[in-house]
Parts: sequence; structure tokens; C-alpha cells
Amino acid sequence: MCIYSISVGGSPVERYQDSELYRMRHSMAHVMVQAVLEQFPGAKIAIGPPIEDGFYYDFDLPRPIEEKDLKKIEKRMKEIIQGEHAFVCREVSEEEARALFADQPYKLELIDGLVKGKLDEYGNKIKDDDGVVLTTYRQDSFEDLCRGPHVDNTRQLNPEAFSITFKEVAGAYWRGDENNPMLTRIYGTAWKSSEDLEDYLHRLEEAKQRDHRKVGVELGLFAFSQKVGKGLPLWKPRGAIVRNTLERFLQEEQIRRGYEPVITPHIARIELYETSGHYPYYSDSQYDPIDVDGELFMLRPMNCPHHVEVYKADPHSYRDLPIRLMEFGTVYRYEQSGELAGLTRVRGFTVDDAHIFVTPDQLLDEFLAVVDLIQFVFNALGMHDFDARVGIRDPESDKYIGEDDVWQRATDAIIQACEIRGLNYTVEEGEAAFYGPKLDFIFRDVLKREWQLGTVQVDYSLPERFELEYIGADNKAHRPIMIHRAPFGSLERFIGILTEHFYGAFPLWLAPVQMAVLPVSKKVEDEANALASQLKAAGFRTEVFHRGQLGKKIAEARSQKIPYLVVLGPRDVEAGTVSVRLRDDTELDPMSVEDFIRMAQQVRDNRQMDLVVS
RNA sequence: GCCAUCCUAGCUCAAUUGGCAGAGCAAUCGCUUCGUAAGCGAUAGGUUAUGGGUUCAAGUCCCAUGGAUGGCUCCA
Repeated sequence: MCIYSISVGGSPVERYQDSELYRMRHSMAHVMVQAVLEQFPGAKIAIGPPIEDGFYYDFDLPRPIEEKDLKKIEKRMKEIIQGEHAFVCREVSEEEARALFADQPYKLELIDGLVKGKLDEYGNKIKDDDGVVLTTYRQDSFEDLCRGPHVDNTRQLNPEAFSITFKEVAGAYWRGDENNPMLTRIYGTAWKSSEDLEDYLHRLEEAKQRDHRKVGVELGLFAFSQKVGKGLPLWKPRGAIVRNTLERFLQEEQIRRGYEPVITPHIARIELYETSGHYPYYSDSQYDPIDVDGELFMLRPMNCPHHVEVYKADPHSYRDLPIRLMEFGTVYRYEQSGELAGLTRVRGFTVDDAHIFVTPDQLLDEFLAVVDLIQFVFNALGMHDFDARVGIRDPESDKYIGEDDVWQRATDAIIQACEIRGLNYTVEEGEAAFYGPKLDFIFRDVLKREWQLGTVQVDYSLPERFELEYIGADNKAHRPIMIHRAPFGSLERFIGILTEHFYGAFPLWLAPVQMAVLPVSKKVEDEANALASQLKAAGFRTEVFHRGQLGKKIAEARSQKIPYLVVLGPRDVEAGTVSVRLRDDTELDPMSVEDFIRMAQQVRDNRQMDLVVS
């Protein structure tokens, strides 16, 4: 068991778990524990695995850890690494292990879990459970219960390519359970070379610069107010333009594809949610009911029950199906205060929602049509890097409604659709909605961070609970199937992600201000105003910059990421041209206003990313 | 919600062991009319997040509340 075996028959790409970096980071975590225990002799230690970009270790410390402790620990880690200590593995019996970790309660609990419950260090059932062997790894003075793998010797670690002060320490529940005590988690990042470390730290800095909370405020897209409440964003005029433009784009595309807009209220009587199952299955995310003259109303956490009631307002023939009801529906969900984050995690948000009612025959085709729509939308926004994830039930949990065979049918349909469209997908347990399995689209932005965006769900349960019907060709009542879907997910989160993806430099069609007219001097103010009117008349959101000299106007327009900077001076007025500079500092040759407008219209109407016609 | 850190002018930040709250940008008002990354000057802007406490004296120390940030848990 002490020999780490490379998995056989795996993919040709080396798995992270098999890589040298993984072993280095794992070993680095052990070195950190040794240094922490020297600094805090009474500390209790929990677990500490390698993670993406680094590692962590959880501790129960006798006092809060401070920045200067971390610096000392980091220094000591370098010494330990330079001590060239071997990592020595040995198998231990249960008794030996208990004696070894007699004063480490978390380790004893791990041993209990491994030996009795066949549980791994995270408290999950060990799948391949034929005989659990306990092993330890020791370097220098520190020995840890660990299954490895590690490097052979600390000389394989680079003392100049790691950091434990790059991130704040964090609280983390023992075994990830919020009922357990909170431990102190120290994060580290470790690389093979100091250049790699620098690159990584640079990437973090880049992400910070792009953060939509910073960029969104600079561009005047949105604001939060303590008086309105946390997690409740206010869209400022420029942000509202971006959002309205996206909504219009999607609505027009959906109408083209047979969707029908509906509009429904943000609250409803509690009976609606009792029927739908949101109450009680979704009550953790819902706000307390509102008493209106003795009747209980709820702020809606989802739009589906309302759309179901729209469907129910009329009798339906199989000839009418599929019926596709769409709404940019605002919903309110309770989120714990610590979970709120900018626009990506809020308490009130708008879903680009639609509910499609189909016959069983239509399910697959309609599902495929939804997948096509989502791909179309992502493509239009220049978002090409995404994978699909099929979310199915966690078989251990009881938070789902509906019968087993119904879940199976829905899951089969989703997987079949993925196969037909050749999507690169994974299947994950526990990722389903409470009423049915779903297909999520996971997008990677320019910094390779993953975001869950669009989602499609197949639902047999709500039609059942609401007793939905259509009349079939046999003149008998049948039950339709519902598809829930949202390409953007939530407009708030989506625009947050788009802002970071584009670094605020939205494509022309989305840019809040599309053109800045920059008069060279006051002598051409009148001409500049006239030019702006002309550009506005051509349908472009245009502003004239009056303040300061030309250089200042350019600096300001650049910082606002305005796509076209239209410079106008006496020479242009005389020649009847404009001098266009792009926000990436490209200067175009002087051209007539008409040519410029024609080009910009083409760029806008094709929703091009490039600002010139290619 | 939990752990940790933080909150000074609209924004970015100063303020010595606890000793008169300041600067740049933005804003307002002048001057300047200038051809591709920030022209010059003046004015105004603050119960230092809020409420208590310690002290002769609190932006600074202590407590509570609110909010933000990094994580955990949860999630569109």
C-alpha cells in the first residue's frame, strides 16, 4: 500500500492525482503541519489534501493565528525543506495508529472511520473497501496518518516556489459539516519553479482587476444600498442597458423559436407552493410567508408554479403542444449572509425562464431544440469554452419528489440528447433539482474559471402534482411533460460573469455607451454635437466629451471601455471625415461619417466581437 | 449562519507611542481652445459605518450592531 500505483487504463492525459505537482503539494502540506505544530505545540490536526493550485491543512489551534505567525511558519517551512528529509512510509496496525495519535482526536476519529465505518477522510463511503490498510508518512520529526502519495525527499520541493501568506486563513467545518466544530484552514500554493509561482500570483491579481464588483462600479453598471438591503442589486442606467439588450436579444430569438412571453406576479398564495412541492421541499431557500388579511402569501423562489397556472387557465389539445411560456421572472431566495457575493450570489434575481409543455413523443426533439438554443446564445456572446453536466439524484437523499421510474425516464432522455448532440458531458450525483434531473452548462471564462450557467430540466412531477392535462388524438386526457430551462441562468450572475469575461469591454451591441465623440477643441463643439446627433439617429448610444484637452478625453473614454472614440477636429470638419480610434488603441484611417456608420451598424447587427468589419 | 480580516470625503489612500482629520482623482466655479493616455488655479466636500464604553484627550484601545472581503456550508 505504500507504493503508489499509477492507475491502469486511464485516459492518456495524466490525471492530476498522478502528477508530480500533486505529490509535491501533498508533501508541502505535511511540511506545513510540522512547522505549525512547532509554532503551536497544542494544536490538533485534521486533514490536508492537495487542491487545485496548492494545498491546505485544517487545524484546531489554541489561539487565533495571525499574519506574523504565518510568516514565521513559512520561514520554518523553507528550513525544513532545505533539511533534505526523506518521506518515510510505513504500514501501521490499528493499535499502533491509535497509540501514535493518542492526543490527536481528529486522527482518532479518522481511524475509527477507516476501520469501522469504511469511511474516507471526508466521511464518504470507501467504494473499494476490501481491506483498509493504515499507513503513515514521516518526514523529519513529523509523522502523519496519510495514504500518500508523497515525494521521496523534501529536496524535491522548491523552497522558493510556495506561499502560505498569499491568502487569508479560513474557517472550515470538520468534515465539511456545518454541525461540526469549525477548524482553521491554512491554504498554501506550491509550484515547481518560482516563475510558476509568480505566474499564479499574477493570475490572481488579474482576476482581482477583472472582478465585476470593481469593474461594474467603475463602469457604473450597478450599485448596492444598505437601505435597500444586502444581496439586492440596483441596476444603474448603464447596467440596465446591458441587461435590457440581453433580454431583448434572447426574447426575440425565443419568439423566433416558438416561445410566447407571459407575465406573472412575484408573490402567490402558499397553497400554490404546497401543491408544487416548493413548500416544504424548498423552504430552506424561501422567505417566511407574508400575512395578508389572514391569508399567507410567499415571495416566489421559482417561476414554474405560476407558469403552470398559466397553462391550466385553458384546456389544451395535443395539436397545441409544445407550449413554450417564457418570462424574465424575478425570484427571491434566502441565502445565508456569508454566501452573498456581488452579482453572482444575490437574494433577488431574474431568471431567463421558460417552461415548455410537451407530449412524451415530443420530449426528445424539444430537449434538443433547447440545447441548440443555448448553444446559439453562448456562441453569439463569444463564449465557446463550455462542458455539460448531467445532474442526477443523490440516491441517499430524501429531498426529491417523484417516483423512481419517472426519474429514470427523465435521466435517460437527457443523456440521449447529450449523445445525439455529441456534448462533452459528465454525470454527477446529487446535482439534480428537487423535481427532476437536469443538464447544466459549465462555462470557462478567459481566466479558465468555471461557472455554471444555462440549465435544462426534465420534469414529470409538477404536471402530476398540478394534474396537468391535454386532450390527445384519442380524445382522452393525457399528462404533458415539462421542460424547465434558462440559458443565462440568472441575468445578475450572467452579467457579472460577462463583465469579467470581457473585462468590461462589451461587444458593440452590448456596450452601454457605444461611441464617444471627442472634439479637439471648443471651436468644433457645434460640429461635435451635430455629429453625435447623427450617430444617435443611426441608433448608437453616443456621448460627447467636453471636459479637458483631447488627451484627457481619450483617457476617460478608454477607461470607460467605449468601443469607438470618434475624434473630430477642424481638419475633419473641412475634409468631411471622422478619425476613429478603437478602445484597443487602433487608429483607423479617416473616413466619411456615412462609411463609419455603415461599418458600425454591420458590426453591431452581426454582434461581432471585432470592431472593424473583417 | 460559522471562522478570519476590514470599514477615514463620491473613488483611491495618508494621519508618529492615543494629542488640531489630510492628499490625489472626481464634483463646482474660473482661466486655457489645445489633434490622440489625464493643461492651470480656486472653492466645496467629514458626527472617521452606527451605538455604547475606557481616557484629560479616541480615526487609533474595548464591547455591541450593520456592511464588505477571503473561506466553510449552500447555490442561479
